[in-house]
Amino acid sequence: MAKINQPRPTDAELEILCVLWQRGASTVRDVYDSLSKTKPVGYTTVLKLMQIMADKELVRRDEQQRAHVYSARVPQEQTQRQMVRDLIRRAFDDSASQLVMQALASKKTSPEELAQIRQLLDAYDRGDQ
Amino acid sequence: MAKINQPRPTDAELEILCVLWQRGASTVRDVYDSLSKTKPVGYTTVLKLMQIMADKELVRRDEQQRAHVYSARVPQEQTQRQMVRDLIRRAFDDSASQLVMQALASKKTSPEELAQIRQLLDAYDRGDQ
DNA sequence: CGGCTTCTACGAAAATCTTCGTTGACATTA
DNA sequence: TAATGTCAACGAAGATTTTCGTAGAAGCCG
Repeated sequence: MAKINQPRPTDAELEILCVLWQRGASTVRDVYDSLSKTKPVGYTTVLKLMQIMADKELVRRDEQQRAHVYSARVPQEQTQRQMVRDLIRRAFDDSASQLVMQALASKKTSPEELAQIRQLLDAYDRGDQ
Repeated sequence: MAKINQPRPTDAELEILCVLWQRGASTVRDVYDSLSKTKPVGYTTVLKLMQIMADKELVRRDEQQRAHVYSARVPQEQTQRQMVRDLIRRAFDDSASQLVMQALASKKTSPEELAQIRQLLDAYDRGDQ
């Protein structure tokens, strides 16, 4: 059942997407192994989630091999953009700068990161987006 | 039933919190009126949500009057920080600068907002956080 | 082949979130 | 006071998300 529109991924779905982005195309076993390093989770739970994600077209599934191979359908950056835009709209009055302000306040940001953000702004100002 | 730990508010809860932050202490009727300006919603739906939020201690409830008066228990900025922190952790590899990058890319940011963000960085660099 | 392992499929339970109808208490006013 | 309207309480249904048990197909090894 194909879905036209992408609602944001659920928490569990996002965890799986992160693994797929990091590892590239993977089997359920791969994802399960990766996830269970950091938290207890059942193999069939991961399998079911990935099947649902295939239905939702969050992931692509290659059924050539017995162990199907899954990959994220959209790149990490696109999903990140979608999620941050959604958060800005829902919780920040649609103001990106308010979000940036709280992002900086929310966690100790390293000087490296600050420099990186500044570069971003410079690039943005120069118009070479 | 008091809850010790604050999970992030659900979508519907956040909408209500936004009204409370904007209006200050309000009755269910106030919140209902405000919300129904932008989308169809039932009065008892809003009531039920706010009762649940009182249970979760997301809001405070003053029962002095017949029409109970609700107010957000934590300020908007704190919730925003918590939510953006959560998003950075779950979707951005714990990197604030990655989030800022996608925030800037996700929507046309006005020159005013860009200037504001720059000021934030300057203030942050000067250490007067 | 026959037993063991690994895989997908299926269904359903459990948990959480969202919506709303109904009821009875309380208030307003005619 | 009786009619009318507003309110909180409650319960339940529906939707979504998360979890996992069981079954059967497919591969592996003696």
